[in-house]
Amino acid sequence: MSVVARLRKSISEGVYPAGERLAELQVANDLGVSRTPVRLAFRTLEQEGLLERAGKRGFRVRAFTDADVLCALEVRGVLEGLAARRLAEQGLSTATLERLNACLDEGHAVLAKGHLTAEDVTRWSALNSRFHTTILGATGSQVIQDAIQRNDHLPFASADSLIIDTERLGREYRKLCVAQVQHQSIVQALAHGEGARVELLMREHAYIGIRYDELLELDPKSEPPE
Amino acid sequence: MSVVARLRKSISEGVYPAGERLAELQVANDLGVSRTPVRLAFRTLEQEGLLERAGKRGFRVRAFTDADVLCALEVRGVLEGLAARRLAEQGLSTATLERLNACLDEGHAVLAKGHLTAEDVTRWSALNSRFHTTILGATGSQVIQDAIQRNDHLPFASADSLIIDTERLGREYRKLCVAQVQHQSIVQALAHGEGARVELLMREHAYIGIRYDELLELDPKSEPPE
DNA sequence: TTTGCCAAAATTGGATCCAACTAAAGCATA
DNA sequence: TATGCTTTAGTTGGATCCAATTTTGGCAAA
Repeated sequence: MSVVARLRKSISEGVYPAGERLAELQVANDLGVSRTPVRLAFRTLEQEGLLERAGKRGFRVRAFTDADVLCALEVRGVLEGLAARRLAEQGLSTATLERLNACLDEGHAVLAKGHLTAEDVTRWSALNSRFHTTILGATGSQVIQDAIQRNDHLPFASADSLIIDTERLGREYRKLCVAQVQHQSIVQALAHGEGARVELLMREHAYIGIRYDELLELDPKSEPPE
Repeated sequence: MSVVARLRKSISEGVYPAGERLAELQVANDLGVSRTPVRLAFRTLEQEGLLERAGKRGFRVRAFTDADVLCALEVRGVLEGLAARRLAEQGLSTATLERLNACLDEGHAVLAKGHLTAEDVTRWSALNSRFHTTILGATGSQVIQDAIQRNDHLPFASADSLIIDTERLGREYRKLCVAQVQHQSIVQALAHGEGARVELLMREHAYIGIRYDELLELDPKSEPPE
């Protein structure tokens, strides 16, 4: 695992708390390497937005507010919406359509039995990732993908960061049902070349990560943690 | 001037042609520094999208197609559109509105005499930059600004990269007149809290950089290079 | 007791050094 | 002559070294 990846992990796990200034030597010792790879990694992480310059010298861990997280989600929404619209306008290959339909089928299979298991969450995460990757990959230009990937390093901005609360699998099940319908609508719009529609659907779909929780809670008291 | 900035310049000027593999030592000698700052700069430039990894070792200058350039422009459009919509929805301060109106006034002054000079181009570039910076700055969250700034390093994606063709100041004058009206519409929409409208206006405004040229050419033969 | 200045320690940026890996060139053999 | 192997030159990744700057801590004076 590269120094950059390990540092990303440490930051997201709170080993280095938000706002903390990172000393090159300290981090180098923590990771068991010399300063050189750490210095290189700091530059990468700075561009990714996880670190920020601390005055004239050094870096600190970037702190994210709730507003920032929502913003990162909206950025993903508009970028993925742009990608989907372009794909709809340029037309998609049958191979792409088949891959997307395969994702829909598997999603249907995951949700068919009416409730969620831990294994289902893993399967969904994989198919969801495949779904989004397929659309982004089919748009051709690398530029949009790059912009999204850079944004994905921010917390909760990635399309993968969906399920967290395993205490409330009931609510999460309903959430995935909504996500499944959204995926279906997106494929329908893509297949018919409906650029404007697919863009709006994709933008709304981005909100599934954090803004649907409060909508899908049947009743706080009727569903005790399982 | 930092190593990163000098390298950016060299790449955009074609000193290192697209697709060329960059040797650390070679670049270090060219810039008169040691390998260390060059290696650090390579990581930054990679994240900015100007360099890409060449296999397992080293980097090469990224090549951009016309489609990539258009894509980068659209990315700017949707991101700046998002920023403007958020600003409209959250409401803008009187100070912000005043700054924007000052930009409009200066734009009006620049275009009042009915034609362009070299000095006018500089003035427009400055006020245009101020206009866009003001809107982005007023939205609050740094996340969108970061996404835009990263995208701006790609060729022609920046809001500043407007005027190039000093051979055709007539056409460029008409282009700036359109840009001025777009700026005015954007401020109007912002002032009235019209989020959806300002987003669409901003997205269209992004195209002014390259897609309006063919629209504003009165007649290729009627306007010889001045 | 508080404030300001000076010195010392820590830390970063840049340069050099070493080892590992890649690629190219040359030689030998079929 | 062509192909394949070996050796060698080059380049990158990582470690260490040096200088410069910043920050911290202590001491003195008001």
